[in-house]
Amino acid sequence: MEQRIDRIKKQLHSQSYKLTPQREATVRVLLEHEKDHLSAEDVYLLVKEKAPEIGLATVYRTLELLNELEVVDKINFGDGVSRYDLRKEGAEHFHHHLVCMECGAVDEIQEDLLGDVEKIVEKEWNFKIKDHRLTFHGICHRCQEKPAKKKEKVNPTQ
Amino acid sequence: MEQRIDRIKKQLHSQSYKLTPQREATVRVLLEHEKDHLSAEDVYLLVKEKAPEIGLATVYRTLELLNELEVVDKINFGDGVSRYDLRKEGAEHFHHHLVCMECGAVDEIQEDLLGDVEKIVEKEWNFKIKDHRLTFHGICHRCQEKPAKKKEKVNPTQ
DNA sequence: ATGTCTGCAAAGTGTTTGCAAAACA
DNA sequence: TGTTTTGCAAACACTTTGCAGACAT
Repeated sequence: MEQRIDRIKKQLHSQSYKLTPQREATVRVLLEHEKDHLSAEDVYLLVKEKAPEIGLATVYRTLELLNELEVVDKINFGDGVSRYDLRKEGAEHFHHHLVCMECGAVDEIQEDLLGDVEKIVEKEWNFKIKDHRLTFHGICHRCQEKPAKKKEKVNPTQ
Repeated sequence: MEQRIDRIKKQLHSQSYKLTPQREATVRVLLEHEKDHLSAEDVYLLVKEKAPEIGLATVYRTLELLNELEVVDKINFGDGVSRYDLRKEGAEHFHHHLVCMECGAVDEIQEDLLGDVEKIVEKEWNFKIKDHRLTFHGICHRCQEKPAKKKEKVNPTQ
């Protein structure tokens, strides 16, 4: 935890940004919720618990900054909100997501399953791949077990 | 063209919706711009050329309806706008996209490259896949040929 | 007549920006 | 001191909604 903060601090400094208390609080929230896919508002509310004086705009600006530094990835599951996902250190490929259409849960797949596909795309389409986004929409293992109850359909809207 | 309109008409009727002139004009615009990835506003402006009295809200409502009927797919490349992509008839899998970070062009891959990957995900993660979204961000073949000139970086922001 | 659909304007939502004050180097 | 960062409020961009009138069956 502290080491990761430290590394992010250095990364900021290397571009002459500062790790202000507000930014640190934001980063901490992200670290403590690595598994969730928080929206800016979510982050704001969580940061506010520790540092009530922070403003929403600051959170947005911090998240934007972290996105530029590639500390976080900004993702969008099509529900109209941007979510922010901490990059695994050293991960050169963005991980994949499983979005449950029943309960809305978002699980992550850390393994890179696209190696072969990317080779094909680079060769056949002559496209130099820098990054990818892969999301599956379907029913998660938890909901498959549950006896199907009345469900509000969640559209794979994105 | 006329056949496709006709089929969409039947699909609407089967759910007791009507293919009103406004809806038809909207569908025609989509058919005429199948390769583009139009935003609601884009569609609105194009429809307006033929049917100037149409309202933006109607276009939104029509696109929403077409999305529910799975005539179009609503997609989001992370630039804050929803785009609408006509489904290929009979295509059960959503096609993939190549987004160029240099010129912003969006190309499509119709082939389904994810068959094997989906098998793995269904088995290993016990996730019942209904749909997927796969987008590659990188440099398109056109920009690779161009002598690299001053480029505005387009973030894989989504 | 009954219900669907439309256009307009207003409201909503998530995000960004302008600015003066505060913090920092 | 000069630069960066912050909080607030206002501005923004895209999308949705309420409603009265138009249309269709």
